[in-house]
Amino acid sequence: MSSDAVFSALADGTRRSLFEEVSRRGAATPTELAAAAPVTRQAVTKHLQALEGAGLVAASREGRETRYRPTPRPLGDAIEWMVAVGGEWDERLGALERSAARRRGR
Amino acid sequence: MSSDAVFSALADGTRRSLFEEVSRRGAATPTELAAAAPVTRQAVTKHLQALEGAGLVAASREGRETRYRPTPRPLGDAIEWMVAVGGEWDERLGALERSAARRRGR
DNA sequence: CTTTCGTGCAACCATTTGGTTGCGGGTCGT
DNA sequence: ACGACCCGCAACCAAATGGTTGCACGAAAG
Repeated sequence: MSSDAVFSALADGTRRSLFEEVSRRGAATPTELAAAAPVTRQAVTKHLQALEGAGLVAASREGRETRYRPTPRPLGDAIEWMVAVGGEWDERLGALERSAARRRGR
Repeated sequence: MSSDAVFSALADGTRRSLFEEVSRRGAATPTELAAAAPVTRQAVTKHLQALEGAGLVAASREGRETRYRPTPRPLGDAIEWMVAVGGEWDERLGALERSAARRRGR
């Protein structure tokens, strides 16, 4: 199970911002991202490699630049884990949950 | 938004196991959990405090023991963030969010 | 061919983190 | 009252982490 890599990758704020930015643009290079980030290009590269290790982005070399694209499947796995754990909780406290979670609208 | 604390809390494998165990039991004390964990009671306590800081569990002192119960509401927030980032280009995440929301609401 | 641009790699540094041991204090049973 | 139990705090340690600078290499532009 690589949910460890996914949650670890998402644990850092800078890395989440980077992931958001890649997702927003659809694809981006380290240098592009570094221009809009408060850290150096090398730091951005490290973060992208961490995200790649978690399977959240994929790199493809195009000429002299490296293009990163989002590959969000691990997000689904992480969500499934959360729902599974929340499910355990529901089994124990289902009745209590109905009264407590009412504040969450919709 | 303290999604930073939530993802950080979930980044550690031991901590995830602890959170799973608390959710499974409905409530547990540090000593109970330490008996089934590969680390000392003090380490378990630290992890529980991290989970508490992320709002994933709540502590209540009962006599000479401290009882921790799961409060997984932050999981919903984390799921919402993931869907917001990845939902645009992956419709499968949208489906997961709908099923997760059904579990929470209503 | 020479220059410039985008990368990756390596060394290095400060801080955080997960873990331990030791100790003192409140709470329960006898 | 006394001993056993559960707990939190503090000090300490090794390893991981996020960040930097410097450099060398391949690709594109002049």
